[in-house]
Amino acid sequence: MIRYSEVKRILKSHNLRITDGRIDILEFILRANKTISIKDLEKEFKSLDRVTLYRTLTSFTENGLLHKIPDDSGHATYGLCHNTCDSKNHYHDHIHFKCNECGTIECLDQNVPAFKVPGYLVKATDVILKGVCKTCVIY
Amino acid sequence: MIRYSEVKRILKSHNLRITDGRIDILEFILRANKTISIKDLEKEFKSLDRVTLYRTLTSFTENGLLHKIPDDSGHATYGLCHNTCDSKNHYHDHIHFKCNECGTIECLDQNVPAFKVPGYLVKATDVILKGVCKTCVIY
DNA sequence: CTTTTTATGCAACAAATTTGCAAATATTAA
DNA sequence: TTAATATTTGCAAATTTGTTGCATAAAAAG
Repeated sequence: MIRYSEVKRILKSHNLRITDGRIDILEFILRANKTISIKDLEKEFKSLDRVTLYRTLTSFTENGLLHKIPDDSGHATYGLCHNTCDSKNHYHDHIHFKCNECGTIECLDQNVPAFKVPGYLVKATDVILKGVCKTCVIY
Repeated sequence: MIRYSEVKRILKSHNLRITDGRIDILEFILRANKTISIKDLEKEFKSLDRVTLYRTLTSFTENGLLHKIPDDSGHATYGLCHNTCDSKNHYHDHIHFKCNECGTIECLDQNVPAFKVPGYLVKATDVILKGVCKTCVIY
């Protein structure tokens, strides 16, 4: 169970102003336990303006609460950062899985390996696996 | 130097009809030697309709000439496939690098490693490194 | 060179995202 | 606790991105 005080604490610790909308949105994200898109939020929060949802995702991302997951579908998807992120340091060191069947994008526990490219400065790594997820796979 | 006959041969070998537009576009992509976006094409080919550019990217991708690279910017980016791709078999087994300075996305020679996730069926893997590219990096 | 197939341009549409601005709300400082 | 300041929200409107239908033009096949 996620408590109101905990949600507030998380917002505060990321230097985000505490508003009713943000509390509800963050609680929803925490509870969802999967990556979310603007569509998910629009479906869930009919009372909040679309623009506000976009801006919330942006500020959450800027302040290290969420990370944007690259996708070739043209729909931005966001996942929760691990506790270590803030506006200065943005690690999202886990890999992602996109299911071709249900479309869900999950954050997996597996960490990304280190890549070294001579002459390049690597600051972040995104790994997106595609295929059939645990829920959709048929043996 | 890329010759007209070579460009035609490549189109033909991917079962793509040869048109003036496609020759110009493919030549541009081959010459660019980096990944391209619809924006790049719009800038370069003012005489071609936007819809045609979209459709060209789609058919090039469907026929294994290009691959779509996931990106979190909301702008689809495409890279040349290695010679081995066709409409049936689509391998793009190399990793990508996106430069935070110049925005360019490059295909690197390095191959993606194999990821195994218990319970999941992995069919494709995308790796996008982010940082500062060879051209922009300052020592 | 005629037929068949496919690509192109145009107009219109649809979806996704951004911007400016005034009003409302949250935080800070007194 | 209140007044001043800073930020967020909602609304309307614009922009950007991508798609669809259809007539015409062009390419490939016979």
